[in-house]
Amino acid sequence: MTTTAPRRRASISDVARQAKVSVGTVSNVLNRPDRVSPATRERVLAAIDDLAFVPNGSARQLRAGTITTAGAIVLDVSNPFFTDVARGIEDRLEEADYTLMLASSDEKPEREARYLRLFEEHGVQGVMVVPATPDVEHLETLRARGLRVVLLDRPSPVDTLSSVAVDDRAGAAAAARHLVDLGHERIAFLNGPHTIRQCADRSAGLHDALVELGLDPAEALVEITIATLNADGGQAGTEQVLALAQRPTATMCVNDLTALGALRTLRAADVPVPSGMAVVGYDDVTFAGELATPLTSVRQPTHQLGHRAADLLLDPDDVVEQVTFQPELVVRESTTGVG
Amino acid sequence: MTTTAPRRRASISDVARQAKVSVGTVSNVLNRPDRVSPATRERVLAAIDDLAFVPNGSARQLRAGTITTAGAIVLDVSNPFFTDVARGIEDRLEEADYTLMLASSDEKPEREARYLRLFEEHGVQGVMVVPATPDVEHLETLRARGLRVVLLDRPSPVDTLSSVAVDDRAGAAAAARHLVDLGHERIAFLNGPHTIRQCADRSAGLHDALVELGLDPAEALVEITIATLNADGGQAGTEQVLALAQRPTATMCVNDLTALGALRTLRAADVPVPSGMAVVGYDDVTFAGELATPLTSVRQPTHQLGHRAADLLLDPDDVVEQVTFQPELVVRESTTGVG
DNA sequence: ATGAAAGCGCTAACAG
DNA sequence: CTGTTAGCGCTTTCAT
Repeated sequence: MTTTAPRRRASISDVARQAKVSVGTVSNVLNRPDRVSPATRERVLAAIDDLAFVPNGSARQLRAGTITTAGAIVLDVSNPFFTDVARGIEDRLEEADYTLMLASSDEKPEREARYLRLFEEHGVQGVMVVPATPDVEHLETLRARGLRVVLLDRPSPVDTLSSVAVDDRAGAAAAARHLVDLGHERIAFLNGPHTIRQCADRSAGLHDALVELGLDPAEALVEITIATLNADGGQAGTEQVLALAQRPTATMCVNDLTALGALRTLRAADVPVPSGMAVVGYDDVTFAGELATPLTSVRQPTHQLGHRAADLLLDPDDVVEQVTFQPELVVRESTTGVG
Repeated sequence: MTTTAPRRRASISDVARQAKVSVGTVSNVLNRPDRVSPATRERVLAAIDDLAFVPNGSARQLRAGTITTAGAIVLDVSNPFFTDVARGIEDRLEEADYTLMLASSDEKPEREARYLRLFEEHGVQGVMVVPATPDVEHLETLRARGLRVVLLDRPSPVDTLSSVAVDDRAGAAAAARHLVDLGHERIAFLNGPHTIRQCADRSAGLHDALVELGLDPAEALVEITIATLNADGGQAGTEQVLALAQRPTATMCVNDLTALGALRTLRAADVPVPSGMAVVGYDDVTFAGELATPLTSVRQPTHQLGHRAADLLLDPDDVVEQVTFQPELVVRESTTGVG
């Protein structure tokens, strides 16, 4: 018998009865203590303590309508890029004494929808989401119903939705230019499905740069679609690259986790980096510079991204704004070699 | 004028009016569609659609009492160890069609308390928490009020609370034995405050092993307390270690993020690893084996940890159980050198 | 300073 | 099969 039978939670009227006051007074003690005489206040507080009373948030909210909570949905909580963004959000929300509910859609639209619904049902102030689909109609609907919506890591395709993003085309283009400058004429791109906007944009950026430099993307670029945007995906993708008849001399990865898998696979196959295969990542996560072969990567202002998103969410005037940050290529040995 | 004035959310009675039925019927089509004739059901559904009606979760919950949502509070969402655990939780919860609300306490008891309160107020089924304090009385209180509580990464000190943990003493002891085997007689330990249980336990494990091997911890061990358990903390700690009069020959880090900072600092100071300083991490995160100097680290079954925690949370019999997993030392070059 | 009472949106009896 | 109604726990006028 290790469990105490959990008796019903004490309610405000239990407290009122015990303190011999009305429920209104208990409510006042809770919300406007100064409207209550010290003596009764003490009595009520004692009763609250005695009964281990915790106000029922649902009831409170049902009356109040909204709460100081915001929701965020990212594609994958175990991807450092997203968690750094989440930190940025949290830090900004904390300033305003808001709390963050974080969830991950796992890139699945159904999961995204489910969390969205959960958040809405519970009356969050607003929601920041990295959409799992190119389509954002469901988010516009949400917005029309009065929820604050901020698209994360994705420029809004419509002017009714705020967004905070990084210019992915520019980031990928910078990486491509860097590789071509280095003499690479055949580049593999380990990318996710184009239904994920970052993936589509980075692909487009690569194309842009190649064309601009006078190369034919159809020849110079081999895009390989991987199922999961993590180290396992990178490994699988790299195995495919290595099996290619005309092997590329450089591999661009859609993120650093993927690059990690690529690096691992290349090492296992005894392909030297960068002489046998140059590798570029994306995100410049904490460990990128500390790897066996320090990774050239596209740095994104993750923390700022989250911070700004929360800023928009909290904006008193509810302005709608599309913010775009510029990424920055960080060159390291995985493309330039030692020295 | 980009913003549509967000009019009041439609309620069930708005739907009822529009569909010319009673609220009870609307509720029925929502919850027991078969109790309603197809014709009226259609009419109600149309009205729901028309008004973009979303049931108010607070009201529903106020009636129902509880929801299929669980909360988790970890110390830091941007630490891969915790996010891997979170993934394990999510994966298990999803099987049961539950949703996860994730929050991070940032090691601050006030933040932990705030989220706990938020979760409780919103009637979550239960909560999984990596406690920010050694004291768990507040969690017992929660439990007594009927919430499921599972301690994460921390054995329960009381038999009324379930817990899922990894034997930290054993993990740290294994690392220490490895170091002593290698001939190290003076070891620095970059650790967090002992108020965090993992930190206290790992310190104890180190002591245990040293004593067992005939060394005097007072001489062989220099414990340095770092403020933040991440790369920055590791950097600051390592700077202190390097300034020590009698410099240790090995540094044990409380986690891999800290080790990352240590490695970075050693490199900047031109101290070779492991010949000038051996380094051991903890957690064996994804990138540990891929670093410039692959990191010897203590592997924990993170995903399992989360999975099992969620298992206990969902247990139909509400059993109370303390689960302990064993960690495993993964030896790499940061202690043994090349080859 | 305190109490009484209405009502937030919903579900679950209970009638019909 | 559908309507009516009593609360769930709380906040908030409005009286006193």
